[in-house]
Amino acid sequence: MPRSSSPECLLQLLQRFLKRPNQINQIHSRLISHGHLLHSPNPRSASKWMTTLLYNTLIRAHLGFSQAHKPFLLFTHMLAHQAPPNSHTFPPLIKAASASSSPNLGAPLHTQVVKRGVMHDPFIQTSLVSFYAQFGILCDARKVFEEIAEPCVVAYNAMIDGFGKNGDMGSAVSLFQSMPKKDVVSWTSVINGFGRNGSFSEGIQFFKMMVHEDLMGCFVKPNEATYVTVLSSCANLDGWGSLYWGKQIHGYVIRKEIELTAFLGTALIDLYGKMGYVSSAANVFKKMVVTEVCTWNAMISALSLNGKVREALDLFEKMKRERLQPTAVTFVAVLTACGRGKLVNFGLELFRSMSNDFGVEPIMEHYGCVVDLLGRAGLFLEATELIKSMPFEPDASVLGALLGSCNIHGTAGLGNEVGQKLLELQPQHCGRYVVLSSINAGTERWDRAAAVRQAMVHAGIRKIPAYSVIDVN
DNA sequence: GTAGGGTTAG
Repeated sequence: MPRSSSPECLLQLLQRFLKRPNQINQIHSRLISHGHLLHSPNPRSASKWMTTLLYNTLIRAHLGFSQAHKPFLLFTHMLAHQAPPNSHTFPPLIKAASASSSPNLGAPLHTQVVKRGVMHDPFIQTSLVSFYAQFGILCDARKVFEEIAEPCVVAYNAMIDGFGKNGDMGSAVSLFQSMPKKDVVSWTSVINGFGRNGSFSEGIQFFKMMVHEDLMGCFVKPNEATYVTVLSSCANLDGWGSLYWGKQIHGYVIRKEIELTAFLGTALIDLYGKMGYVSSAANVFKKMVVTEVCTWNAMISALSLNGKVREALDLFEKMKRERLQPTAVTFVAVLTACGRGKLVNFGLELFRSMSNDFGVEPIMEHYGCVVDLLGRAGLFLEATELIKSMPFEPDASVLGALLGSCNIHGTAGLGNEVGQKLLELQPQHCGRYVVLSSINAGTERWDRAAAVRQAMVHAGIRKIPAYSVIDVN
């Protein structure tokens, strides 16, 4: 089949199968075996610009595959075979560098960009802005952005997101306001930035403004990302507003007949689960056509957070039957359920199996769940042993789980020891003082209880009043 | 000559 081996034909195939590793690898080997990726004077082989085009497409095709180094490897092959990189070569490379764990690849790439004279390409500039912002190098992100003569909306959006990622919402908002034309990503990036920085109600305000622009004739329609972002702000908002706004937005989604995608459904399940409305969460879950692991994670969490232990574990079993691969989040949810249900042995067994059978290495949160599980059951020796055996230093969440158990069981000795450590770690956390004081009061050590309350006042902390929710119908 | 950049889930 000589026709299907021509560079033009293989290029078309590459473009068609961009997101499919197996096909890409097959086409890649075919390109290699036909010598299309080598620079050669043979007129029958690919011309120089065709070779560059093939490499560019291959690099892009390898973005997001499991072998994250592949784009860079291809780039070095490209250089070695005298296929000159052009402005199209760099955006995917910079994106791959953004997805890597360190900013180290930024400097050589930026240098290549300058050397090849393509620094003024708008696509490259935007990629560099988001690269620098991704790694917290906000000054360089800004510098690149400011050198753009007339930034288009995408460049603005990258910079807004960059400000949001680095906690500078002031700059994000003023840049947003200065934009000549805003699109849905501009709005979503601001809302997302507020959410990322814990300013949930500001994010919701922005969403309200967005849908209100309707009246002013410059309406920008929210998309899936917008809804997911604002719903997650609702889910994280404290107090009554949370459910109110969440329901408003859910109502809006229903009225506008917006498709219940995996992302959107998951955000709704998460919202209702956190609000204590398990049945609403379950309704959303039932209505969904497309689900992802995250959807199941959110539903299992919703059940376990609301004490539906049996249902949570059943759903976990169902998830495995559907051949979905549990993630770290899944195990947090399932271990939490075990804690609620006092299923000590089952929980420990699960904890052991997560790395053995599912290849999920326990992180801090999993240890927190198991410490909670052991502590609630009064197994303090086992809990402290587990903490000692951890491959990293326990953080406040793990110690907090132990402290909570000491409170339940009136274990004052250990409680005071753990509590002291915690107050050093989180001197501003009112709950820690309250629990520690309660442990001492419970064992009638009033002097200590008073001393802890005193220390709390001294640290300038006031207890935030608690509230509870009752689901009527 | 052709392709490419920004937002979303516990």
